[in-house]
Amino acid sequence: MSNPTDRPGKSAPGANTATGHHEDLDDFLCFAVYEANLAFNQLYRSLLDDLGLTYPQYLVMTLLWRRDVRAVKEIGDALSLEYNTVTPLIKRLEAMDLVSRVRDLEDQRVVKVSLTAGGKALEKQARHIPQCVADASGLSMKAFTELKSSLEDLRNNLKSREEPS
Amino acid sequence: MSNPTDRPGKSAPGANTATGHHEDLDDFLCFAVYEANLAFNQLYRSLLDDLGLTYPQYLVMTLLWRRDVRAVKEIGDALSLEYNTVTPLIKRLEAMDLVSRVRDLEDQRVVKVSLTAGGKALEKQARHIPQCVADASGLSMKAFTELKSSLEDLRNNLKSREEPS
DNA sequence: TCCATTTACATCGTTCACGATTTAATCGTG
DNA sequence: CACGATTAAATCGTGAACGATGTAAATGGA
Repeated sequence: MSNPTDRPGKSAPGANTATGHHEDLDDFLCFAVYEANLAFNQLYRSLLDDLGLTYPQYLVMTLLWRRDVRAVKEIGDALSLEYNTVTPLIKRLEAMDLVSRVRDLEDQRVVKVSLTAGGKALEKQARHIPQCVADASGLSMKAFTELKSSLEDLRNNLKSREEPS
Repeated sequence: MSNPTDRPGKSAPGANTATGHHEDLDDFLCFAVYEANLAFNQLYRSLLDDLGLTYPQYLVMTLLWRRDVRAVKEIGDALSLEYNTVTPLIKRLEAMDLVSRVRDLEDQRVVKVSLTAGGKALEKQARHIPQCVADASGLSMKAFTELKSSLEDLRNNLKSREEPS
């Protein structure tokens, strides 16, 4: 039978299924997501070059610009990342003098991350970026909203199968 | 004004804009893509664990299962990846005895990648995966098609801004 | 023919993502 | 109070992604 696709249902007649070739991965939904993510990464890379930030670093800075002083766990939860990813990431931001890390006196297990003066100052230089990305996405307001909502549904469906605990 | 979002247009009243808080990144389209990609990675990780493959390795194997014997460049093009990503990836597949790499006699610059017996045999064990992913995505046929198409549009728009050459 | 350019592939260094494991602080229950 | 369980954070090793750079083979003019 061979149903090499993320497509739900049986072997429905997709675009390039008609040819019977299937040489590429265009029929994978996961691949469309993967490609869109790569494209975003590449776009952000060029936009963030001036700031000296990577894309995940920019996401962390954006969180802090919106609300300063967060525990490492909070940041990890917001980005769906583990400590083993977030800790080195934040240490690099610290090495760039954009954030500082201080142990919480209330709970000595917690490390609070907060913006330095330099980190706060960087926000102004980053203000233009969201609009650039929005323009580059080339989507109508309607398409934008629907796409984002579909992706969130998809993500929730995928996540719900993870830890049924 | 601060328009920290991937959203097109001006400051339209989004879901959590109403509160004025904006503490998270839910308003970023890029973030929805990033999260969906993470979720796919995590799902595939558990599905591919038995096969001993990573997600990108699985994509390469899928390409070869569909049409064997491809140049490294072909594989990179199909995955939108550069040599510096694909070469080590394929070398790891070679180390697992799933593929072999042979220099093309016609054009000595080209390295042809082809399946070993073990690589071919692995296909049977991978047959069930697409259906598992399709089920986990929990999308209707209609939603699936629309989402994939929107993502492809998005990707094309994002890519077109890259190298205007 | 000669040599600059292009093409295919590879190496190195950095960052991100994550599984496995570790340490230290706090919590909960007896 | 004691002590096992949980929680916050970190470390280590591996794989993926990519910028910068390098090498050898093929190509294309002058």
